[in-house]
Formats: sequence, C-alpha cells, structure tokens
Amino acid sequence: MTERKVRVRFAPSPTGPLHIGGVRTALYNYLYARKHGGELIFRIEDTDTTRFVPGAEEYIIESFKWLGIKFDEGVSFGGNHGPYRQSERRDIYKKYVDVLLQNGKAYIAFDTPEELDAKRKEVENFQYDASTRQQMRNSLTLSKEEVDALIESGHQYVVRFKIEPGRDVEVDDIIRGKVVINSSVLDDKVLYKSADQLPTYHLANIVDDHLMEVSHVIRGEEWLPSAPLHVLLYEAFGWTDTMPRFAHLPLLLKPIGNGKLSKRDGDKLGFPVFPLEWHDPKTGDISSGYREKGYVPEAVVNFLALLGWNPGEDHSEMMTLDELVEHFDLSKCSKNGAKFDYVKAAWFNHQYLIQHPDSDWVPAFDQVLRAQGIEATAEQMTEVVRMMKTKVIEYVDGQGNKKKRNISFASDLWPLCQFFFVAPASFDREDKFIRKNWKAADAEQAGTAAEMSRFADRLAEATDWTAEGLKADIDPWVEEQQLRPWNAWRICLVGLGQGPDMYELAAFLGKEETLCRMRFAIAELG
RNA sequence: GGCGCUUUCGUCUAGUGGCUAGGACACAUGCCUCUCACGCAUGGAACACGGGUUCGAUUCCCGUAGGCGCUACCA
Repeated sequence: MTERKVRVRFAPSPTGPLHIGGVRTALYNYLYARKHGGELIFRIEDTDTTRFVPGAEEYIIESFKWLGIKFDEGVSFGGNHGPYRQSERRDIYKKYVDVLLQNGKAYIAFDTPEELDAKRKEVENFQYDASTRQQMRNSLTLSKEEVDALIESGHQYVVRFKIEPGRDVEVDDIIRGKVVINSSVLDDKVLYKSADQLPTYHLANIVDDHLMEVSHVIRGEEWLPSAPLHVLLYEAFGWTDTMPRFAHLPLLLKPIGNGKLSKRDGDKLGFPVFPLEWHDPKTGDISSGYREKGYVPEAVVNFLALLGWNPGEDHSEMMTLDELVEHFDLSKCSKNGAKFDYVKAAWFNHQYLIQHPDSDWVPAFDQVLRAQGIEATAEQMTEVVRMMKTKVIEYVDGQGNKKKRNISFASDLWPLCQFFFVAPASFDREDKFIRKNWKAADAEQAGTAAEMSRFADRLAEATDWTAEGLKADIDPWVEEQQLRPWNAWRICLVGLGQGPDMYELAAFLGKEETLCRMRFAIAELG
C-alpha cells in the first residue's frame, strides 16, 4: 500500500450535546491530522431522523470553536467532498446500495420490526444471519416476481448485508494490533431502509469514508465489534486497496463505581460532561458545561489529551495544543478505559489560571460578584485575584467527604473573598482562630482590644497607605513595641483566620475602611 | 448467554526477560510563615490470580477472575 495523504474525520450524530468522550475522540483526530500534515473533516451523521435534536449541530460546532479544535472541511467549513451532512446524500447511498444488490452482496428483506421482535421473543438469541435468513421473508426466499410485487404495492423493506459465514475476518488496529472475529457471529446488518430512504450508520460510514478519501478511522472502542463488518463492506465494494486504517480508542469511565461515563454522572458529582452548557429543547433540563463552569479551553484540551495517551518518559504534563501535536502518537495510546478524574481536571485549570495574567479572570469574576450584588472595578478584581488565586477551597467529593483543593475557577473565589467587599458584621467567639488570637485583659497584661486600639491609633498616623508604604512605616514600630498584631488585626478586618497579607489587605480596603473595621471589632469583641 | 477488548500505586500512567518498578493528581509530614495557602523537601502507596516457557519473569504464552464494550430498521 502506498502512503496516502492523512485524512481523518469526526462524525457526530446530532442527537444532543457533544459528550466529553466525543470531544476526546475529535481531539485525537485533530492531533493526528496536524501531526501528519493531514486534514480533518467534520461530517454530520443524521441518518436516524427519529433521534434528531434541533440545535445539536450548532452546539457541536460552537463547542469546537471554543475548544480551539479547527476543522479543514465539512459542515459549515466547506470543502470539495460534500455534501457533508448524510441526510443530503441520499442519492449517493442509493446508488451504492444498488451496487451491492446487483452483485449479490446484499438482499431485500420485508420482515417488519414487529415480526422481528416476535421472532426474538420466540427464539432465544435469534440472529438474522446465514442460519436463519432462509426462514425469513426476503429476496432470497421469495421469487423475483413476488419481491417486485411487494415493492410495487408499497411494502416497506430494508436492504441487508449478506454475510458469508465461517470466515475469520481480520482487523489491523493501530492501537490493539490484529483483532480477529469470525463472520459467523456477525448478523446480516440492515444497510438501508426504504421507509426514509436513508442508509444506516454502517453503509453510510463506509461509503462516505471512501468517497471522502479518509485514510484513518479513529473512533471509540464501542465500534470495535463492528469493525469486521466494515472490513467486509469495503471488500464487497472492492475498495480494500484504499480501506482506511483503524484505531479504536479506549472509553472514558465513571470516576467512581463501574461503567462508562454517562450524561448523569457529571451533575451528580459536580463536574460537567459537556463542553458547553446545554439546554434540552424538549425537557428544558440544563446540563452544565466546562465553559460556563469556568474552565479555560486549554486546560480541558490538555487534560483530555492525557486521558488515554501520554508522551512517555518524564515529559511535563502541561502542554499546549501545539506541543500535544508535536508529541502525539496513536500507537502510544493506552488500551484500557480511563476513569474520569475531575479533581485532576480542576488541577489543570488551576495551573492554567495561575499562569494567565490576573486581569484575564476579571470578566468571569465580575459575573460571580454581580450574582452576589457586588460591583467592583477591574483594578479591584485583578488585585483580589492576585492575592487569592493560590488559596484553597473546601469542597464535597462524590462520597460526601469534605476535601480541599486549589482555587480552580473564578467561582471558587467568592467564598474566600467576601471580606474584601463586605465588612464582618459579627464575630464567632467560639471560632478557634479568634479564641486563640483575641485575649481578654487580665491582671498582668492589657487585652487584645487595648493593643488593637493602640495599633489603630498608630495606623491612623500613616501617610503612605500602600502595602509597601505601610510595611516600611509600621514594621519598625511593631518591632520596637514588641507586638505581634497580625492575627488580631486579621480578625478585625476579615473576621476569620483567612485572607492575604495584612498590609495588602489594608491597602486594598483603604485607610478609612480599615480603621472603621478595627474600631467595630474592638467594640464587639472587647 | 454469545463475541470481542482489557488488567502496573486510590486515580491517570511510564517502563524493562535481571531496575531500590519512574512521574503526575490525590493523601500525609516537615520547612517557610501574619491566618489559610503557594513554594520547597520528604513519605506511604502498584505489577489481579494460577500455570507454563526461561538460569531468571511485572514483562512472553495459556488459563481463571475482575473491568469495559457490542449483541436494533441507534450511532
């Protein structure tokens, strides 16, 4: 076989939002295409009209736009192998179905879905294949005249692939090596339905991949069992010379428990399984998306790329899209399913966020603040981000345990930064930090209140109210007075044992607010 | 049930016919410190099991068990 230009495709069905596993499949196709100077095609597989969901196609396109995964041709991208929407290729499929019918590789079957259901109930493990097709109503058991008459009178039919039994069919998979399945276990798959004059996935897939000159089929492992069927179809058409190479990717699994990652896991465990928020047009349900959750696309891509593949050796896990392209190698994909580790996904986002300029957080942070009824300037928000982005936040994991993790999203900021915008209204005397750091006066020592009072008086004299200015002014005085005012001061301004450096906080609040909060705390705590 | 794929720390994984089996996330401890952190350092933690092949198997082969997928006029 001669070296062919690499042409790969991502071909989703517009039946709903794009699942994160689909995103990974698309990403691997993208990486492979870029790596080999090839092309990536975007095809819409809408041959099942009953499952079509309006808006899904637009959603998928929008998702890739956000993720930065670019297609070279396909629906909405142009190209000269179109149309790229399967529902617009009826005539093409019909032509190829006839080819199969004429050369005896396929036959017409009249059994209705109801009849087949009945048969399945009646015969355990019924399969429409070489062992049973002679008992059914099809062009193999009916005379030509009967068949023609049936079609003439408007009976609906399907075209089935006639699989010759007893043959070991070999699939040479890039990731898994040789996979052999005996054709006897395959059934005579429906390739085409007269009812809507559309093919099923199997036929459309082979015809399109051939016509679109696809060189490599990179798809999920759920397709592995039908890969031999596809090989047989290429043979039936006489296209084996240009048959694409296959690569079946391992699946994404639930983070906890068993089974593959599903739509519901996400919102149950608190992480999205869709790139963008999705509003179901039928039920009105809203499923959360990575974009709305506050992920940056680079982090999502980076994390996803490493689920089932890695560059090997001790290479850094932080990689840009270009770096991923540079190192990507299909043959180094792992073979077993990967549990979806959303804590690590958050870590990736954390890494990207602290690498981005603080001001990049402002739009998202602004939304978070507005939701709390707070307005702040861009400068203020940038400052808060700078001071708080390396803190940690508590969260509840899938098992209901309290855990801590790095701040990974703008929305994590609010619970930890209220005090920048809202003064403490009361103090919890039982709080460990307050009990430890706010002492009442006794016979030998003046209490914390007195100390804070003196400290406030001294602060009032400060002229350069910036973090640096205050430090230069106050540090020597504190030293001279042999004071350790930090924790008590923190109680005054924050109300808790939280927050950034005290000089920085004071500088942010301003002189008036700082002194006001101190007087209030002194009065309250005594 | 049938068919197929798969199995290295809790998770994602690297790796080899002979290694103290490496890294990342998570976890723990210490240092730093003005709280919580960040950062830095350290630590615990894995080759599913049973047979072979072999001087020697985590690595190669065969079973068993577990996990996953497919088994539609869905993709």
